[in-house]
Amino acid sequence: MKKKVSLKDIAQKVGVSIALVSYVLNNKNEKRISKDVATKIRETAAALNYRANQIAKSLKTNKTNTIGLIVSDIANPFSSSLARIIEDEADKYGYTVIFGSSDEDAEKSKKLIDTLTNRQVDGLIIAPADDTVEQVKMLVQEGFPFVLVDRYFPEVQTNYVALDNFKAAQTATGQLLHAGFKNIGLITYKSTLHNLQERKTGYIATLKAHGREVKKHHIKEIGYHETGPGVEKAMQQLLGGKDVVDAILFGSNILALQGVKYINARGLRVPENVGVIMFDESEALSLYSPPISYIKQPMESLGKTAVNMLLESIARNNKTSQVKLDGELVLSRSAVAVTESVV
Amino acid sequence: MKKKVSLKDIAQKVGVSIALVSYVLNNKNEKRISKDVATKIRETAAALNYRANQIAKSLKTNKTNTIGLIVSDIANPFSSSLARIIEDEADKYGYTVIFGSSDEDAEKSKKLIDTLTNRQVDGLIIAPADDTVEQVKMLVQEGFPFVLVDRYFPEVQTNYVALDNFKAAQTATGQLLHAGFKNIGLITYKSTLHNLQERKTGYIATLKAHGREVKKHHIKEIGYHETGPGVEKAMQQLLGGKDVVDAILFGSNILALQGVKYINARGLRVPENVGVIMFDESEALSLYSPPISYIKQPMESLGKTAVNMLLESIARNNKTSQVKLDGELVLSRSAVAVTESVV
DNA sequence: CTGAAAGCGCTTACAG
DNA sequence: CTGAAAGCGCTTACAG
Repeated sequence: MKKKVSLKDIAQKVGVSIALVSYVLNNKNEKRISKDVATKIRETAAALNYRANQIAKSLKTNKTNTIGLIVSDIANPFSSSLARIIEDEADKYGYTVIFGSSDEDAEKSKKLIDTLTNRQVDGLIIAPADDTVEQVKMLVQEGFPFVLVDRYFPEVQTNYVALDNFKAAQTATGQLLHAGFKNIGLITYKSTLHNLQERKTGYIATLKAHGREVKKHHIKEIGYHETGPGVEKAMQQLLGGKDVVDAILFGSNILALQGVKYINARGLRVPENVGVIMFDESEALSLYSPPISYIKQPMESLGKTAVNMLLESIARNNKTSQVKLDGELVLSRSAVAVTESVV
Repeated sequence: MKKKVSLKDIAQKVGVSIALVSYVLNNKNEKRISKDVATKIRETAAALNYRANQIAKSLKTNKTNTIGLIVSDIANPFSSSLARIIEDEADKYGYTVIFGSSDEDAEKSKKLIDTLTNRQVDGLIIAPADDTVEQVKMLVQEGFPFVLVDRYFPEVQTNYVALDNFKAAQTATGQLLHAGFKNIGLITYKSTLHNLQERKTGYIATLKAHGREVKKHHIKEIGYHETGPGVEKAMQQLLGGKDVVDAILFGSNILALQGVKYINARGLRVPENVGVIMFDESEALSLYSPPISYIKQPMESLGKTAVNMLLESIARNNKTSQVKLDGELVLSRSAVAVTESVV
């Protein structure tokens, strides 16, 4: 590879000190520098195709203008669309982003936090995995700038932006009740993650508020790594047995997709046999008829808020902000009483 | 933020030189160092929770152990699943990845190459956008390590890994002919990108090889940013008019999704009214019946090969490799004569 | 208006 | 076995 041109090269060519070159190329102390030298420096910098070495700059300034992003899996549409928004927002402020996938694994998460901080990212945006509270507490203790996104730990005081999952579950469950469904089941993830818990508590609270009985056997929690067989079994139980369900709230699009596959295979129909609402949009269900109602996450705000919070936190490290955003119920026929007509 | 602990801190605490600390922490010159000091150094490093400053290390060694990845849009499933594979493969060798989305825009691409190289990435993996040949040539000229992925420019000698699009188009078109379709249309992107061109030339070559007439009005090329209306119009023309088509090869999953939407809206059926094969898998079509046949890209190999090529190129900058990988035709009822039965 | 110099946190010949 | 020193490419008080 060709040798890189440095400030020194320019300084020598122009016959001036390195300091001066640095000043003009960074537009500092402008008034104090003669126009002639300034333009000459700029010209030869351009001629030599000078590109500042960010590494050297970073070592000196202790700033890398880099954000570390830890998601569960960048290949997952939720993560990648969030990543894209974060990328664009960060770029506005001259930041680039390094990413890593934790696979919902605490150990990988730890390793990622280590590598990213070793690389001196200025801050971290993290969608924390299960069992990573300790890592987050550590970050707090070190005073390292970071913001949690999508998920957070209520017991530790940090910056975060997340969907108001409780409220969203209330909305979804409420709609199902309003539509006249009598026996609403829940299929969600088995997780200690607070955001997931709130999807459950929101569902339960709403049933109670409407004087409905909350039935344990109508709540199914599926492990991350067994969504296929897990959902199938759950569906069998919810739709088989004696105390059958007439609507299901799915805690995620992935769970819903599995559920719909089962519904198809069994030759059942939505919403005639079973009403459906899910969390998150699903490409995979985009052609399904009827369209499946869902809680739409405010991705744009989620990503932008995360970046802005982080930049504030990097700038002056004094306060923490907690933001809960409202989801939007995108209602379609899947969650409407059969006599009503929507979409 | 707490002050970071440096080699100096450890050296002082142990009462030894910085050099020595550096050596033992990097496991260099092991035999030459007394076990006692070594263990003592390691212990206090652990006690102080020392984390090497990669920036300082990089400045000295001129290596950042960072790969820059430029895709068209990280939110696009093709890009993000590739990104994930690259992430994992890079991680095996201690590399992390910084990404950026070019949006198929040459200017953004240029800007990304600049920022990433300024940040001293050791190499670049690029899915080059239209009209970026000059940028790629520049990189070649500078001797900067990089590999093109998914796309490449036949006229410039670079490392690349890509699907053999010509062959894949041959396979797809051949299957359609074999299944007995008489009038096969093509809907693809309007682009000068060689990989896209090959999807067209492979289609044309196969028709010719089978003695079929190649009809210009059966080849529709759609702009990137008008896939919705573009495909609709194309479908109208292919399925309307007098010289109607009985099968369509779609140059991408996105185009196919639009096409299938049109087919649905018109109340047509696959494959009875129109046979279909598309390039790339589609989540959005996963529930569609019948399943749509597609050319499956070898994502795993694509990503891994890209990383390995890049690392070789970084290690010794002498040769370039070109790899074309075969796609796999995942055949289902959408592209089979109505009398045959598959899936 | 301009330059010499220190220093960011490391690595690595070199000398002892 | 160990240390002093130079240097990676910058920035930035400080002195003139």
